[in-house]
Amino acid sequence: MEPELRQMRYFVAVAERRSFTRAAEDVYVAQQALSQQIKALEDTLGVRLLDRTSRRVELTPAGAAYLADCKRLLAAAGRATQHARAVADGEAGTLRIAYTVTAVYETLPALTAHLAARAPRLKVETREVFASDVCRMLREERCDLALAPRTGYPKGIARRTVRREALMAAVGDGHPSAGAPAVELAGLRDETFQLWPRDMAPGYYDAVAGACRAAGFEPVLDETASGSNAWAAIAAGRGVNLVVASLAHQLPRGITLVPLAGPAPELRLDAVWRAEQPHPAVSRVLDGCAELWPAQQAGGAVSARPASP
Amino acid sequence: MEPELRQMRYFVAVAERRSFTRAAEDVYVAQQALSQQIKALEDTLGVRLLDRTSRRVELTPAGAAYLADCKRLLAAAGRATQHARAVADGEAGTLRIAYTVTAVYETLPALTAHLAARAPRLKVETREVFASDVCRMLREERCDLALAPRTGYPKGIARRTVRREALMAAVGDGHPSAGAPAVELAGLRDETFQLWPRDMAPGYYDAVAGACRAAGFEPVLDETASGSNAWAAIAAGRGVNLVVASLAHQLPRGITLVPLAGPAPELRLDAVWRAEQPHPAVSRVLDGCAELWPAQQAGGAVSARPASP
DNA sequence: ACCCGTCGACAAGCCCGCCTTGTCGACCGA
DNA sequence: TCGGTCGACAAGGCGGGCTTGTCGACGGGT
Repeated sequence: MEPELRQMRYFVAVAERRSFTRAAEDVYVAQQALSQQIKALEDTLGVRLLDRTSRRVELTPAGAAYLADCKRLLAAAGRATQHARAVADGEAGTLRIAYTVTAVYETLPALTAHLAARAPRLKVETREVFASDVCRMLREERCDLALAPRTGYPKGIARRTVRREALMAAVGDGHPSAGAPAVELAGLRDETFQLWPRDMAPGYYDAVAGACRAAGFEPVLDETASGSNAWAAIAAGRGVNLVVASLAHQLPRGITLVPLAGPAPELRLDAVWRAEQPHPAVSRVLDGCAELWPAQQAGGAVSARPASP
Repeated sequence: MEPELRQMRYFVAVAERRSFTRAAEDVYVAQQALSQQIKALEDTLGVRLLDRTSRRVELTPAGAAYLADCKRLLAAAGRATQHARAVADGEAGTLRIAYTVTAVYETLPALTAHLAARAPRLKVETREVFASDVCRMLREERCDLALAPRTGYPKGIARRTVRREALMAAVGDGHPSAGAPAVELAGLRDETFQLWPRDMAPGYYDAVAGACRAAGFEPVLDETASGSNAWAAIAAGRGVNLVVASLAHQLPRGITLVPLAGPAPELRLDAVWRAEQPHPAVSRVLDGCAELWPAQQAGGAVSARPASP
């Protein structure tokens, strides 16, 4: 037989009160039960822990050593319980957030700062991904939550819009509209759009292409566009794009942002997670987003909340 | 109810095999018992540890955190058991040795070095005491073992001679016998002996006074003698004393040791310990002494061995 | 599409082991 | 010497853990 925590609890009680009778009151059992269990513990250890000289009881050297270990073990067991509960409540543990580049300029830093303040024991790991990888990352348990432009997901993946950002025109510094206070989107109908292919960033693609169609034209794409390559092309005067306003925080060299005239088209940023077994901290993240960006979330919620356990 | 180590063992088994059925084989119970105990564990924690999707079982984030804690706890419990056994066997733990100054020149260093080699996990704490304090130190659990010149002890204290050392004459460098190859003890009958009062060091006193009486005279004492004060007096030519040969390792300035002519009187060094609840390492110490100083111990053993537990 | 194999949960009963009550022997103080 | 206290021993009851038996669900194979 192996030692059990209950026996350790009994042993600690006896050792600290130096009495079976008094310890029995502490742990709410009869004195005889303590005698039995301590004896059983000593038998499994093969070690005498207490010297019973009728009248008083004293620790043997081995008992003193084991007592210290028992206290540590019991304390550690209690902490483990508390920690498990904290992780289940989303207050502790590790939350792995994947994000697309769109979120990096403002949304992700604001969110991580908010979480660090509200749930300091929650460790947040972040990783930049392509929007096309979000679904797989979640399914394969390689992340717990993603931030990506709004798009559709298969069953088993839930999403909720946490923030809406105005889209602006990104043009080269030498572009005719570069200095203008605003630009008509329709006026860009003849430009080449440095937009990633739809299968790499469907949400972003739909937002931009949708805005163009609403303005009455189908955007002409540069199929070679990708990442910083696209910025270089725009800076060099080869095309334009629509980007989130928060790009201003990390504006690439040679690029100018120009507001769009009229009602600005938006990009909706979604939080995305596993519908089945959501990470416990997901609901905390959603709460945090609701605080950070209130009244931006009414539209587009597919799942109001991850199911409570 | 509180979590028990048995439940943790079950949980670890299930988590590592990712299967109730397979884990059941590992821990030699039926699968249903595992389901029950894991459920009970989850109930006491108030936390779901495993996600059962019929076909496979997966850890929740809280379960993963708790699993790590459980492994640590189980390992620590095993170490605690081993450590308690080691302490009970005298291989580990702390042994507090009190010694009189007589032992410090050779006996104690040899013994601690031997123990450090034979029982490296046993921490030895040493403290110099007066022989008159040995009994009280042991009774009050302020030390576990003492090294002191042979003398009698009340019931409850056991002793065994571990070493015999030749006594030599300690004289001032300017003493007539200082250069001699040997000196007759009877020739020192008119000297003042710088010997501590009997109630401070009975064993040592009896050894020296007994040697003098065997040589045919009663030593004249300097009642003010004590510690380094005695050395200073001898160095200044005011008296002599008989000392153990190993004093040569730390010979005080101005003192010369001269062998005694004829069969040299001895000082017997005893190991002394509580007869009732001896420290488990005491028997190892006695074994060590028997190895270090064989055939010096036949005489004077009051207790052949501390009672085995 | 159907069936079968596998897996975990549910149900009921047994049995071990933990706790209880009752008692004794030992030690200590009065 | 006697009473009080403390821990160990003994016997019995009861609760809980384990077992057997069964079901529903999911997946893969034909």
